[in-house]
Amino acid sequence: MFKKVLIAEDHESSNISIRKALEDFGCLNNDYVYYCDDALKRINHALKTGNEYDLLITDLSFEEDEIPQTIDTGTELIKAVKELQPNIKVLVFSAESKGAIIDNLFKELNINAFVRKARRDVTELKQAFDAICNQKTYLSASLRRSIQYSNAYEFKEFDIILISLLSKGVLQKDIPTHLQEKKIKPSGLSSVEKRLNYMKEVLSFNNNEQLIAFCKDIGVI
Amino acid sequence: MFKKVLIAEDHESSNISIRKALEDFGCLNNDYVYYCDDALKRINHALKTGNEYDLLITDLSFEEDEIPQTIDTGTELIKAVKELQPNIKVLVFSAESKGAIIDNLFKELNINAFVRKARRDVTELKQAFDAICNQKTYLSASLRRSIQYSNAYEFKEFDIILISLLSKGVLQKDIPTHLQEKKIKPSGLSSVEKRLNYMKEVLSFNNNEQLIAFCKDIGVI
DNA sequence: TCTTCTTTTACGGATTCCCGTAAGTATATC
DNA sequence: GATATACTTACGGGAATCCGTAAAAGAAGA
Repeated sequence: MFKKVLIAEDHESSNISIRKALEDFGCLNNDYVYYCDDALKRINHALKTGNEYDLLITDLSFEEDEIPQTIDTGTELIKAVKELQPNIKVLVFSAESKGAIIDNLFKELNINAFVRKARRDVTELKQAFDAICNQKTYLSASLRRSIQYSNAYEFKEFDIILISLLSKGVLQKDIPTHLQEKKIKPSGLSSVEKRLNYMKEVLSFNNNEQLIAFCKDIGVI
Repeated sequence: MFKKVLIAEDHESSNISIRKALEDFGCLNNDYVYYCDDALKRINHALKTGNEYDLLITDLSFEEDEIPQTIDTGTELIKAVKELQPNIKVLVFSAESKGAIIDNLFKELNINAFVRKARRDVTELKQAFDAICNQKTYLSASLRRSIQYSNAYEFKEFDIILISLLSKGVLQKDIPTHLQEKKIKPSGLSSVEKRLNYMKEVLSFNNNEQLIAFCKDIGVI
C-alpha cells in the first residue's frame, strides 16, 4: 500500500475521480494539486521534512490559464521530480493514445504505469495501483496492442517544420528563406520538395492539402 | 431542481464526477449509462412508464469497443432523444473546444448548456445546472470568446464542399468533375478558383494549406 | 421580348509547383 | 589522397495553380 500519494491533474473532474479511486483502493493519505509547479513544490517540501511521497499520479497536458507556470507539461514535471527523488513511483493518467509518446514515457522516464482516460479508466487505475504495489508496471489494456501499430508514418522534426510553415501561409518557394533564418540544415528548395513528396508518397496522398488535413487530425500540428 | 437526470458518458472517471457534482447540487435521482444506445433505451422506457427524465447530460465522442452500437456519438444521441422527447433539457459535457461545432449544438440542436472538460469543469457543471434550472443557457467561460471568433467568416455549404474535396486529395483541376457528379450548381473551374481565392482573401491567407489548417482548427471539416 | 444585372464559364498569360536529372558537398573507409 | 556513398543543391521542362478579362448563360423587371 502507498504511504502517501500526490495527484497532479488540472481537470477538476479527473482529479476528483482519481481521489475517489485511491480511497476505494484503501489509500486515504493523498494530496492533490492543479498545477505542475505546485506539484514540484509539494514533492520538494515533503522531502525536506522527511515525509516524502511514494507515488505521483500526473496528467500529461496541462492547460494554460492566467497563472503563469514554469513547468507546464507532465513530461517536464516527471523529469524534474525524478531529479529530486529518483525512487518515486509514477503513474501517468492521460487521454494520450499515441504509441510513440507512451512508449517513450516508459523507456526514457521509467514511469511505472500508464492509464488512458477512456471507458474503464477508474477500474484500470485500481489495477495499476495494484501492479505498482507489486513492483510491476501497468499499461492500459486498449493500448497494449496498438503501441507498435499506432504510427503509419513517423514525422521527423524537419517534416513538422515544413508542414507548420505551409499551414501558416508560407509559400513553398519561400520556405528555404525561412529555414536559413532559423539555421536549419537542409534548406534548399529541392530538399523541401523532395521531403514533401516523400511524405505524400509514403502516405499515398495526392496534394499538400490532404497532408495538412491529416496532420491536423492526428495532432502533429 | 431536476426531478430525474440521465448521464451518458463512456469515461468511467468523468461519469463518476458528474454523478458527484449532481449529488453536491442536491440532485439524488440520477441514472447513468456508458453507451448511447443504452441512453436512448432509458429515455424511451421512462417516457412509456410516465416517469421521464428532465435532463440529459452527455459527452460528444464515445469510443468504440467490442459492443457494437447503432448510435455512437453524442450529437446523434441528442437528435434521437429530442425526437422522442422534445422538451428534455440537454447539457453537453465534452473536451471539444472548436467554436463552430459548439455553436452548431446550440443553434441546430437547441442544447441548453455546454461545459468543457477543463480546469474548473465541476464548478462549471454546477453553474450550468443552476442556469438550466432557471431556464437559461450556459457556456463554459473559456469558450465565450472563441465562439464569435469562429464566425469571422461564415463558410457556406459550397465552401465546405471545396475544402473537403481538397483535404481528401482531390486536385483543384479535378474538382469540377466531382461537382458535376454530385450535381452541384456552380461547377466550372473558374468558379472553384474564384471561391477559393475569395475565402483566402477575406481571411487574408496566402495558400490553400493555411486555409485547410484553419478549417481543421475551427472544426468546419 | 428586350434590356439590365448577376452569375457562371471560357480562355490565356504569369507564377508556382512538380519531378526527374545532374552537379556539387561532406563524410567515411581504405 | 583516392574512392565510394550518402546527402544536398541547382537546373529545366512540364503540369497545376493563380489571376485578370471577356464571353456566355440565367434571372428579374419593364
